[in-house]
Amino acid sequence: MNIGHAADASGVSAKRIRYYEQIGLIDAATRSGAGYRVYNERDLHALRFIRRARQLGFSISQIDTLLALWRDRKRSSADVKKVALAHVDDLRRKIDELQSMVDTLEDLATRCDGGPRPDCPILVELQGVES
Amino acid sequence: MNIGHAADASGVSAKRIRYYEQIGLIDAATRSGAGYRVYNERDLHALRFIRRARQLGFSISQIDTLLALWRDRKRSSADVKKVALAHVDDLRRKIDELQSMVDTLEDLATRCDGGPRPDCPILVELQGVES
DNA sequence: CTTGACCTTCCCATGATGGGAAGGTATATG
DNA sequence: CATATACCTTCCCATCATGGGAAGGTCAAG
Repeated sequence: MNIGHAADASGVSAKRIRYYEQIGLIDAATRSGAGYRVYNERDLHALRFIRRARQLGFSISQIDTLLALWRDRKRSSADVKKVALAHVDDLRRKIDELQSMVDTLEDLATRCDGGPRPDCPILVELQGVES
Repeated sequence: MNIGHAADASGVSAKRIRYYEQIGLIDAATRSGAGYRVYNERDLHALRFIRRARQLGFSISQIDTLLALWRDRKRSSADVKKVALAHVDDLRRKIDELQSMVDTLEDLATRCDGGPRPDCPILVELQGVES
């Protein structure tokens, strides 16, 4: 199976597949006589795994860890859970940060009449209270 | 006032100040005889404005727009509000995306016992249901 | 005059991609 | 067999906003 077919079958673009190989997230594919990368079902499994982990927001290096655990029959589920919960913490922190931006902006926007006149509490806030 | 002083006074690092100048977000600073950038209070106002806007998550190009509105005495508050609300929409979309990752991961983690055995619904989910 | 704290420009790196050029290959059709 | 076109390869550049650091110039104090 060529890279284009593997891309279609896995949902991971050919560009990404080459990138993942380059950074060592996946093993270098075997090559055909002409130098084309060749993939098998096992490779597809890994690519789909990566795609789904990316969809859940894991970083490449977290996925590297998860792939190693996935392949390790002697893993403990505790290790997997730890990675996942650390990621959940990151996500929550990010959400809180974004939410507080939203809260501030919503408040300011509510107090901005949105009419043709220039006065706007949003700009006042950004300008800061410089006496 | 040299760039280091301006950085301290505005809360924007010297590196960032140079970057903002380079990309045209702020005007090129006047230079001293030796070629040092020189800043005044007006420049500090703009830098603080930028810092606060960044803290609210606005992109550089949105800030460019906001700065132009800020300086335009004939602006309408509607234009400012529009930029802010568009950004709020972006933030909300991002939050929803992250929240759905959290929801999925929390559910999986709850169902993972976190003990020494390898079985883990998190990995099962990532692996996908390939019969 | 030297020291140290500034400043300058320039290049490189981040993370995870996408775009695209230049050139080789595989396959189907005329 | 020639050609078209649909692949593939590597390589370089761009994103976004920022930090790090090198090499070298400047300024103030001792």
